[in-house]
Amino acid sequence: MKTQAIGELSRKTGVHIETIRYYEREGILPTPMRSPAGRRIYGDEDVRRLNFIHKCRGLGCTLKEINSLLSLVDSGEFTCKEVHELTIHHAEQITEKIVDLKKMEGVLQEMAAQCNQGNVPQCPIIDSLFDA
Amino acid sequence: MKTQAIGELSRKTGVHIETIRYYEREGILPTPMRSPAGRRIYGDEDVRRLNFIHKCRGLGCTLKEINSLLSLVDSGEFTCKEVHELTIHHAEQITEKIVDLKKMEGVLQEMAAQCNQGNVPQCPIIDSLFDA
DNA sequence: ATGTATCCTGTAGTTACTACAGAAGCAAGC
DNA sequence: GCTTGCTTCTGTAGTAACTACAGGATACAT
Repeated sequence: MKTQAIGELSRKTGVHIETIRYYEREGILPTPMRSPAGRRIYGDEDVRRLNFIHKCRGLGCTLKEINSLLSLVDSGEFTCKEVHELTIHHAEQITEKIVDLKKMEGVLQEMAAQCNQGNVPQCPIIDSLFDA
Repeated sequence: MKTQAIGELSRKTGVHIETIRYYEREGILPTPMRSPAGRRIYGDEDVRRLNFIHKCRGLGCTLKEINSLLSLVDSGEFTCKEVHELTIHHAEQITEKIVDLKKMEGVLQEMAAQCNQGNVPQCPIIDSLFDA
């Protein structure tokens, strides 16, 4: 069970085959070895790396951010402190996004509350959206 | 001050010129009249409509959603109740997004808390991301 | 007449994928 | 040995909502 084709890598990590090939094109996954017939062959290290990428994506990191992080890790020239800073920075960005979304939520709920839900085409929601 | 060129419409609404032309291509803004030299001419109704679009975008609506809403309004065949339902539905989607982001925030903060911030390349954040 | 601000069309780039089309390989059953 | 069906291959185009040019025409002030 040392090597595997792209399908098994996909099943193990939950990342679509086409996404794996896309990551390869983008240079986030290394170009794998090929079988005599030209099929991609992956090892356990690829599983680990792809899991890492998948988790980071799930945490809202962009591929660019993941690439920086992986370059750092690949070079071995990173400190726990640096990673901590990156993590905190990312967490702050997410917090900002939450604040924005909560504002939207509030506005929408307020608009909905002012609506009489009548059966006529007169709606304070529409009116408020058209006003400058 | 009845009509205006695209630049003034842009200034009044805060929507980029190129975005206005994009909205036209997408059929969200009607194709405007043209001056003899072929320049777009807009009226007050366009200002109102673009403001509407801009506000909806600011509330996180997709162009598709906005288009549906505008078609409804254009046809005059909408009721306050329908708009209320759309609004509530959209608000719920935003609430879901907030929940997801809060989860992410929590995970990131937890990871950061476990970090000793040392100057060596041994970091629980990186480790936890590589684990399956 | 000249400068500069505005406008035009058309195309390509962005992000992170997803969805084919058309060809080839691989494994199993008959 | 052949067929069937699954997997994989490359390459291209589509998605959302813009943004950023290139290269040319027009409008207006001096």
